[in-house]
Amino acid sequence: MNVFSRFCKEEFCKGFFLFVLLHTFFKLQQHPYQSTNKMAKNFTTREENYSEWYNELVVRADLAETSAVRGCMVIKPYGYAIWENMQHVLDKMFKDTGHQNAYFPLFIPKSFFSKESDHVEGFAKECAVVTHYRLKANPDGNGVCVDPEAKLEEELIVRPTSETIIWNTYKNWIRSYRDLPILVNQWANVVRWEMRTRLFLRTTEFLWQEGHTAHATKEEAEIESRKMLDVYATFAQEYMAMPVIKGIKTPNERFAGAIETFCIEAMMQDGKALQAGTSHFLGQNFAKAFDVTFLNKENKLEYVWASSWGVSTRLMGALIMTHSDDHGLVLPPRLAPIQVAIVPIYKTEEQLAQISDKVQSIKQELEAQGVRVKYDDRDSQKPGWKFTEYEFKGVPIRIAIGPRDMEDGSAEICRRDTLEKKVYSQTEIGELIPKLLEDIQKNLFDRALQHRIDNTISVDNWEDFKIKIEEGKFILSHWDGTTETELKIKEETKATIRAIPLDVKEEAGKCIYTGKPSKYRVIFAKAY
RNA sequence: CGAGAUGUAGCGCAGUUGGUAGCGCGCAACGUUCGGGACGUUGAGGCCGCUGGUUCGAAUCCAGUCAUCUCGACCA
Repeated sequence: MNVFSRFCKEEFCKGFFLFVLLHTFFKLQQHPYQSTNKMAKNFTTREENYSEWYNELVVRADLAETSAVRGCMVIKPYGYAIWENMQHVLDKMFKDTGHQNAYFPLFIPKSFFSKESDHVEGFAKECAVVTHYRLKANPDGNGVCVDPEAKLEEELIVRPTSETIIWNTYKNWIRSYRDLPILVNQWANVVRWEMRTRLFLRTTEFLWQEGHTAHATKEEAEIESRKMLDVYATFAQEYMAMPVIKGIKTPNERFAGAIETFCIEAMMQDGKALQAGTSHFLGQNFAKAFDVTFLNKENKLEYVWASSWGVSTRLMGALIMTHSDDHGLVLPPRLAPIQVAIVPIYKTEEQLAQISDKVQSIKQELEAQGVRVKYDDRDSQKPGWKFTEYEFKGVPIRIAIGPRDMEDGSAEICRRDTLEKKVYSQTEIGELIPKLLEDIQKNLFDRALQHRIDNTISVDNWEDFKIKIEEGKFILSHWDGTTETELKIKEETKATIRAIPLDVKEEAGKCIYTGKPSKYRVIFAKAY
């Protein structure tokens, strides 16, 4: 036999000691986050295949799944709960800035689209069209078919966005400057027949809010669109813990029908950019297209000034791609449906009863402070299973309480962002948790910001530019200001100008591509 | 819409020259377990994407079609 077994036979005690050491070492090697966690072990494709990792995460964290309907998705209860939290916060922010909610029709007559030429051009290629209003039994007796006799005189378009129908309605609402401003928001679903879809990021149907405002002056409309951009940026940074760059879109990337498009751009973990929200200054384009005029204070007829702004369920995708790791979703506490999950560890009914009793008082203490707590005393799953489950779902804090803790009056607390575990006294939990939640919220933001800083560089050389774009960086470079150059760069590198930052510094330089003079740097990146 | 790949159990996959449908995980029951996705025994679960063709016979061959994924074009 080998040296080891002979050693054990001859010196059993020492051998046994060694065995314990080896066993302990082996246990340590089997760190739960590595090898014993089967799911987590298989879930490490983030580096190799980011999109595969993303899709799997969305499904495994129980957020959503692809539907049998082309390019559509089913948002599952847990995913929807996060969206509801987002909605709730945003809705309050809109109301705090003087807006009201309303609702406009899903169907838009085709003719409305022909009124604003840029707008049609932008959306015509991706519209779902309703042509008939009735089905009938198939002549061959199998199922149903579209009744050809029920053809609509004018086709209806399922809204890809509501500017047209809303401006057609505003026409009837506005006569005088006294009717202005109109500050309306709508929570709705829209349909865009995209060629390629991706859960949350680009689905055929998606949920969003769209604000549509009408103003008496250009300045007021401009201020409104800037103000709402700030609202979005605040929401992204303070609630989603996602740092964003506020900027202006180039004419090429501008919303169809807008004079100026403002955006917030975020960097995902693979270095790609994601447009997380937009706000548009529409000038008088839609007012002119729909003939919306008002009498101003000087009794002169004038076209109305407009803005529109929106964020969608795409924010869910942004949230996922900003924070998640190879153990699953990581949610910022302010948006997490469950902020604290408590898992009991027990063998007997008596132990469970004892633990449950203790947990109830902890839970009440936390809930009194507004913390969203879930006590998971299901007997159908074991503790280890629950740990992994809540990790996958991104629950910010997990508390485990077992017999050992009951003896010591302690509890094990694990934070999701760092996966760090610590034992605390049960009496300090009530005070600790709210602080810890804030700490996690802050840490997530700092971490994401650091990631963006680390992956943002200034480049002045075309060869470097091509290399760095491939590496997935945000690149600050000079640009000669022409759409022509922008398109050529896109063609050669797939990089687009994500934004001209609002806080851009004047700096003389030469265009990265043409060498023509430029006044400031813009942000180039590959985008979703 | 272009190029490529894939559709077989809830999920991941195997299925040989065309001959009665398989594995792993999961699921259910029972027992032992319960401090990081436990183990054993038994069991349930299939219009082999859909339509048509070839054949005595098709998951397998052919044609069409639909869907999904990756890469383009498009886009929040």
